Formats: sequence, structure tokens, C-alpha cells
Amino acid sequence: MARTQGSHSDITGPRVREAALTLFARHGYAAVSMRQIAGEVGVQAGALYNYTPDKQSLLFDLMKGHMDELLAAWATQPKTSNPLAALEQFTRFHIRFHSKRPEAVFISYMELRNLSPGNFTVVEKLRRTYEDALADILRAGVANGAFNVPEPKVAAMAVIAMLTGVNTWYREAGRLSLSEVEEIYWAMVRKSVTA
Amino acid sequence: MARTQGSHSDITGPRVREAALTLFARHGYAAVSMRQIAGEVGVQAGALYNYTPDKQSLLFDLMKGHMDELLAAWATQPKTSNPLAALEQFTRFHIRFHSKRPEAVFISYMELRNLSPGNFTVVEKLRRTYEDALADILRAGVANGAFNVPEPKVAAMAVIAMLTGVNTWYREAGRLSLSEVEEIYWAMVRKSVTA
DNA sequence: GTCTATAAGGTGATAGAC
DNA sequence: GTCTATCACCTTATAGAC
Repeated sequence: MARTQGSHSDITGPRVREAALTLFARHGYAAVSMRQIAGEVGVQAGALYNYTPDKQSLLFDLMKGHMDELLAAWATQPKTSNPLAALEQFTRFHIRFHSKRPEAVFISYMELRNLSPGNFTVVEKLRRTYEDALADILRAGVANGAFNVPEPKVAAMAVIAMLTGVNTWYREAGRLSLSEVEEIYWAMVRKSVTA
Repeated sequence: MARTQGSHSDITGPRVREAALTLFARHGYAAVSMRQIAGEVGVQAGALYNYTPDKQSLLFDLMKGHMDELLAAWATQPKTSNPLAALEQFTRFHIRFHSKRPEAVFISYMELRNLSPGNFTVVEKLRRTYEDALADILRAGVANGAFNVPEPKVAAMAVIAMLTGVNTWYREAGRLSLSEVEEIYWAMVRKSVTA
């Protein structure tokens, strides 16, 4: 892996991001040095600055990229006018999407305080957009009598916290398949908000 | 605050812990230096080592102390044989206890990966004890027909994740009182597991 | 018990050779 | 595009004066 000379711009860039993702998730942003990231990629520390202006940008790009992908993936889901069907879709989508990106999810929840104020504002706005998508589903269900939730935004936070918690214990090699996990959580989410 | 000489063992010890709690919660364990903690207390960095053998012990003491207090407080709650009443008690207890210690809760969830392996094992065992208390309540409710949850341990994780999420958005000065928050979450928890 | 001084080494970021 | 070398500074922890 270690090398002494060479030119690899097209592959090094993604590898820097991957290494940062893995190391930030494992040890935390503040505990990881640029030298560690460089070591994982197989270059010297100075070479990283061809791909990022600084360490902060590396973190911001990972977090903003994750939120952009999340919102883009949610946007491709077929629209449903039935609130109950929409809630089921959101629940299953959230579990499936987050289970595939545990490192990015972990960073996005743990490293918010290490974002510069300006970067924090950007990421926070994207997060709020996602939360509001669920809150709107709940409001529609209240309006048509399917749901009974006095505070849709609070209920949305509660549901998202519950669903994201899957990542703290679910392992692919574990006893339960992801489909079984989906069923368990969907049953709980459905009951928790229905009238 | 700054001083040049003196002897204050009986008050400095707690102040070191308080400063570490506040700073670790705000910036993260890895991002906080012993000099910062000393500065907050009003002593020089070297003086901290009269109160802790090292930085890691400071983190461990905060996290183990928090889990010990949590389990001790839960142990003082009156015993209830009715699973539904026990679940309501757990729900309200969890929200109230955690809302009073946002910094310790934050550290206990965010800094697990910064514990040494041995310290992690200790804290993790205490956490599992707390999770099992809720799982046992759910199993009792399944046994007497009050609840319908196919996987009590998974449901316990789901409920705890939902309840702990309150700390991410609840503020004392906000629109909703803690009692109102308790009602909202208790309604959701109750419905999510009832038959 | 707290201070100052120091050891030993790590930090992010940059300059200039190749 | 990557390297080596470096700047200026910060890190945890300890030793010994007071």
C-alpha cells in the first residue's frame, strides 16, 4: 500500500473520503489526525491537501453528502396520498437506507458539534427538511382521522429517534433479518400514532 | 478565578468533575485538553493530577457515575406488578431523570468509543442492566396479555431510543412543559406495545 | 495542594523539490 | 500529484520547588 512517488488523482480522492469516513466513525473526528487518514490511504499527510482544503471540509463533505443522498433517495420514493401507506413507506425506507450506511449515519449524529457554525447551519437545515417530511405525513393522517397525535413534529422526532436506534444494535450477521426488523418497527410505529 | 498558590482539595475535586462534564459534553472528550479543564477550574494543568490519575479516568468516572445514579434511582421506584403501570412508571421516570442531566446523558451516549476496552465493558454492562429492566416489564406484559411485542429486547431498545431522543430537542424554556412531553411520549409508548 | 518547568511526542497546514 | 521537511503550536503526564 505504501508508495514513494506517483500520480493517482482519480482514485486517491474517493479513497481519502472513504478513509475519513471509516476513521471518523470509529474514533471520532477530533481523535483522528490527518496523518492517520493519509496512512490509511497510503500517502503522506501533505498529499491530502490536494483533495480537501482542510480537515473541517472533509467532515462537512461527508455529512452534507450523507444528508443530500438521504433526501435524494427519499425524493425518488413513489408518492402516496394515503397517510398510513406513506408512514409505512417512510418507516421501511428509513430503516433500509440507514442500515446500509452505518458509518455515515453514526458520523451525522455524533459529529454535529464538530462542525463550524456555518457548516452546522447547512447540515441542520437538511436534517430539518427530512424531519418535516415525516411530520407532514403525520399531519395528513391527523387531518383524515387515521392518526391521533397531538404534536406532529414531536411525534416525528420520536419516530425518527426510534428508527435510527436500529443502527445501535442491528448487525447483518445477527439473529434477525432486516425484513424482520422492519416488521417489528413498523408494527410499533403504526400503533404508536394510530387513532 | 485565577490564583497563584493555595490549598483547596475539598472543593477542587468536585469542580474538576463538573468542568470535565461541561466541556466533554460541549466539545467532546478528544477535543478537550487537560489545560482547558484546568482553566475552567482556575488551576494549572498539573494540579488536576491530584484528583485523577489521567484523562481517561475522568471520562470513566463521569460515565460510570451516571449509570450508577440511573440504576440507583430506578431501584428506588416503587415496585408494581401490573405491567402497564410499570411501563408508564418506566417511561415517566426515564424522561424525568434524563431531562435533569442532559450533559451526563449526552456524554454517556457519545463517548462510549473513547472508553478504554476495560472501562467500556463496565459501562456497557450497566447499560444492559437498565435495558433489561424494561425488557422484563415488556415480557411480563406479553405473559399476561396486556402487550403484543414479538421481540421484547428489540422493543425495549426501540422505546429507550425514542425516550432518550427527547434530550435532543426538549428545552425547559420551550413551548411544551416536561409534563406535556411526558404525556405525549407515554401515549405513544403505550400504544406501540399494547395488544 | 498547587505551582513552574519540562519531557517526549503529536497536531494541522504549508513550501518547494521532483 | 506526491514527496520530504518544516513551522508554530498543542498534547498528556511528570518532577521538584514552595
